[in-house]
Amino acid sequence: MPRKSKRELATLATMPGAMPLTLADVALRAGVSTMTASRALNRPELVSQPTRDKILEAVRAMGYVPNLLAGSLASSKSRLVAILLPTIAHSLFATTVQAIMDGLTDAGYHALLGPTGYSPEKEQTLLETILGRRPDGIVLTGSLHTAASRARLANAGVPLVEAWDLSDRPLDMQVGFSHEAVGVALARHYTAKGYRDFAVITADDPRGHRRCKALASELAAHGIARVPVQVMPLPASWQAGRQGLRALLAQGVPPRLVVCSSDTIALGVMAEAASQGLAIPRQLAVVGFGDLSEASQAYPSLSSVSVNAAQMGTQVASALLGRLREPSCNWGLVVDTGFVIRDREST
Amino acid sequence: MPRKSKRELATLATMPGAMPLTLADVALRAGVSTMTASRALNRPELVSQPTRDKILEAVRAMGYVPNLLAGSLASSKSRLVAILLPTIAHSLFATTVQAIMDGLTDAGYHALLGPTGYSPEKEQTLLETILGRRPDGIVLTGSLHTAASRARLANAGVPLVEAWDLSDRPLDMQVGFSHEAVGVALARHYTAKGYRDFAVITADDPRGHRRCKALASELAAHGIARVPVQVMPLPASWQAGRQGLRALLAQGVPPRLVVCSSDTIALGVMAEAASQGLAIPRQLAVVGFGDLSEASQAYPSLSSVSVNAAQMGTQVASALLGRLREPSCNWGLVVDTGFVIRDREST
DNA sequence: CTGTTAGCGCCTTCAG
DNA sequence: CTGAAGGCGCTAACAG
Repeated sequence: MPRKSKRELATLATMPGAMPLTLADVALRAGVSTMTASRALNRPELVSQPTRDKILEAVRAMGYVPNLLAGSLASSKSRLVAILLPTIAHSLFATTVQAIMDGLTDAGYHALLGPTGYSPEKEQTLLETILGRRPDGIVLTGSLHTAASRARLANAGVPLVEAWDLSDRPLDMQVGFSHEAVGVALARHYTAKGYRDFAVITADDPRGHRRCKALASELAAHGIARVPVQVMPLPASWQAGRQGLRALLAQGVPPRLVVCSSDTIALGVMAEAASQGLAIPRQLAVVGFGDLSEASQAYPSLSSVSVNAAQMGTQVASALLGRLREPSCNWGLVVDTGFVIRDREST
Repeated sequence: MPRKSKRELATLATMPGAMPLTLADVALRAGVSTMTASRALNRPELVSQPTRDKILEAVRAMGYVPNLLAGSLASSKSRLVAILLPTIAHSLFATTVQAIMDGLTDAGYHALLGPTGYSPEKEQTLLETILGRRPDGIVLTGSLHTAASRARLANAGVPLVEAWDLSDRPLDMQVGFSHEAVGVALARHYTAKGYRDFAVITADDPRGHRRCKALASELAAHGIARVPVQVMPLPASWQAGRQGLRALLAQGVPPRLVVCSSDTIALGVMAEAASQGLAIPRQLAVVGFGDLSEASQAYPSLSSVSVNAAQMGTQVASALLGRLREPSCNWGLVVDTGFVIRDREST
């Protein structure tokens, strides 16, 4: 005996929602087969005008909502894109995610969000369950994955975009910029301007570390060996900036230029500098990181590396959609979204 | 003839991922029925130790990933929670969403994110397709819904939490605070301190408007009729704050106190005030809104209404999880997360 | 253009 | 504690 004695169809307009309607109910009401009803909804061009009208009318009248779980299972197309990222409570990531979603939503996809919390292990667990939803695409933020994760991803065969980072061994498509290049560019830019006394305040985040390391080694190449680094625990906050600068100043001679791993931290640094009576940028130049071009406008003395997180999101979405539309598309794609040093200090 | 000639099972370890494995493959390898394999994964306590071990071993060896689409369809439990919100590119919402997701992820749920962009129509469209995924729960941000949306929601019978707003006609559960109460409290607090010349700079967002309206009418009750209001287009940005204050000042006599619809706007206002030579808070007091307690620390002169978006998210998650665990739970629940006026001005 | 048939991969139900 | 049968709601593949 079946679960529900083969649920009587044709209950028609009795108690809307009492038991969710199925395509069969709609088809019955419209006097066609379920297949035709299905086509009317998904490939309307294959159905004659009058039939289609009848069906759509029935759908409307009954308030039918297609069950996408069933549809996805049958067609092996989930129209779902998973987005894994460390945290959404960070304006840069949030901006990127927003842009990705805007692109996807317009194309009829939904976004499944997975917060990994900067932990590869968590990422791995999350990845496994999320793969169970059979997403049509995956967006990964950052490229630190466990070996197991990489393997899973590889034989899941799902189109994939790595965002924010440009790494050496891409898994599939990449949209981002090189954090190493940022560090090097900063070193060259400011040494060329005559700065010698650098310091770094960075959140304890892999990308920040990479920029910091590249900066330090490029500075070394310029004969600058001593670069105090202050690592602050996550999350990157105003307070972290204040404390970071305090710690730095306590260490000895004040630096002439502080490179921060985010604009948020930079703003804290500026606040602390102000309360310590350090003139910015005359006595202390501050460099932030992010796309808060507004911050630079509000605080004209703040220099910053600008990366346009929104545009990055747009690119991620279009890369993915390209592949989804045409599976042979975008293989090996690497988009370098670059960065710009917005220099507001006056020497 | 079936789609794929009844895919030969027992292909065992051939080409991992060539064709995704099914429970049947695992069961075969472990020498049990699919049913037992299913139980071993979902209700392990119903399976004997040795059998379970054999099965889990097979799962691991083959790299099997359960198809949650199929599982959800069969069990009518999707373990999916949809979160609809205007935008994620706003630190307050992002913080709330992050907290919601943390709560849900730990309980084994996934988050489906739907950006409505402050548009009820978009919300409605999105809602219909998202309901098609048969989420086990829905979180709505804000309570502006079209009649059609409310109807859909009602007979979808999905547990629902409205966050951020406390409205008169709740659809189901609510977690938030009263924006009207904020407006009234601000009016009382600052009139009591002797302020008379108020002004408002608000983003063009329904919640901001509600606070503003309540503020104005409470001020009127205190005999203050003239309250200049500057409405800025979304998104709420630093720039909006700067422009807002400029516009306000251009209008005539400078206000003594500016109430802003967000901390971001408030920071812009402060920047503009500084560049105009207005001392804060001596000449111009600025009140922000949000949970950027850090901002108040970095800028000691900024007053703000603090709402703790993170805690709100936690409450949303627990309300939802309560209902999901026990369907009779939390009916009619209303959690007022309140707010605090953090007053940093010195009169 | 429309209908029929046979599953998609899993879980509920009921027997052992 | 384990297994067999059937169906969740939809769509691919063919036939008319």
